[in-house]
Amino acid sequence: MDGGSLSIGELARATSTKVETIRYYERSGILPSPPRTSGGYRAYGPGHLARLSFVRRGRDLGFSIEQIRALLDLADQRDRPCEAVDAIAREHLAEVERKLADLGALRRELAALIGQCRHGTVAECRILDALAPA
Amino acid sequence: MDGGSLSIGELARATSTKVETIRYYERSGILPSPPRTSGGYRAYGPGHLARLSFVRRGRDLGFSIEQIRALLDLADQRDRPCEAVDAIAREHLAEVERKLADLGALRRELAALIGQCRHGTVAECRILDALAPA
DNA sequence: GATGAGGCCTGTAGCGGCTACAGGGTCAAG
DNA sequence: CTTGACCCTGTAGCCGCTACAGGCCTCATC
Repeated sequence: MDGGSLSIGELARATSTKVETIRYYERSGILPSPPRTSGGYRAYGPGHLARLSFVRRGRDLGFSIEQIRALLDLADQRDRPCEAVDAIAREHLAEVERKLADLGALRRELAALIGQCRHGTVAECRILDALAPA
Repeated sequence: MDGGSLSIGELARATSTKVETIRYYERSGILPSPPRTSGGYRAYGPGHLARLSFVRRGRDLGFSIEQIRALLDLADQRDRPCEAVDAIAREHLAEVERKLADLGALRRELAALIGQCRHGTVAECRILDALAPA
């Protein structure tokens, strides 16, 4: 690929993203369609690299595609206050904390279940008992 | 519906499940197809109620449909040892613990991010900085 | 210039676990 | 006999990818 621009495979390697995922991001509108070479290959510039890196970090932090889209939109309005950014991050944190609480409760329940196993036959299995109707 | 048998709506209410979900469970083979009335309505018996309750509790505990299917199969082999049951539960617990660890790390990262917010303009937003490429 | 390997292209379908229709049939109360 | 609540099938959508199939492009090598 010519100077400065990246093929989809190169962009994929540069961002630890699969090629199919990049095309999916393009389809879903979060990564703009790049120009094409004469042969029809996508040719990405540094802007695409930066944007995809942003998306990947956001995904690693658990933000949804929609949230990332909103963050990217906000990032373009450089002299507005950053409260909206803060709000998205806080909402996501709250969601993470809800999931943590749920999973913690789940772990306790599962551990209690497993602790009751007497390693006998299925007929007297307490794990199955706990699942069977009361 | 006649004595002892339940319509799909009644079964749904009895198990806090949506009607569509019950039909989905039947399609996916985890709940057996019930007999039908002359008008073509599903007519569920106590066995179905018990089985669906089991499935629901399993789902509430985070087991996958496949795991629940395996547990149900095991539950039928009453004089085999219950090690396989134990193994499924332990594996699920391990998975839950992995997710807990991941979410905990995520929470720390997000909290750090949010703690850096200086409530200025978008241009100087540290949350966006943290997402933007290095 | 032919060939072959490895990339790239589009389009479509699948994952899990539901959920939500549309467009009909059934049934019991009044 | 009508009304309205229920039920039926079939299909499509959600999220965030992932995995093909069946081709085209490019480049190095002979």
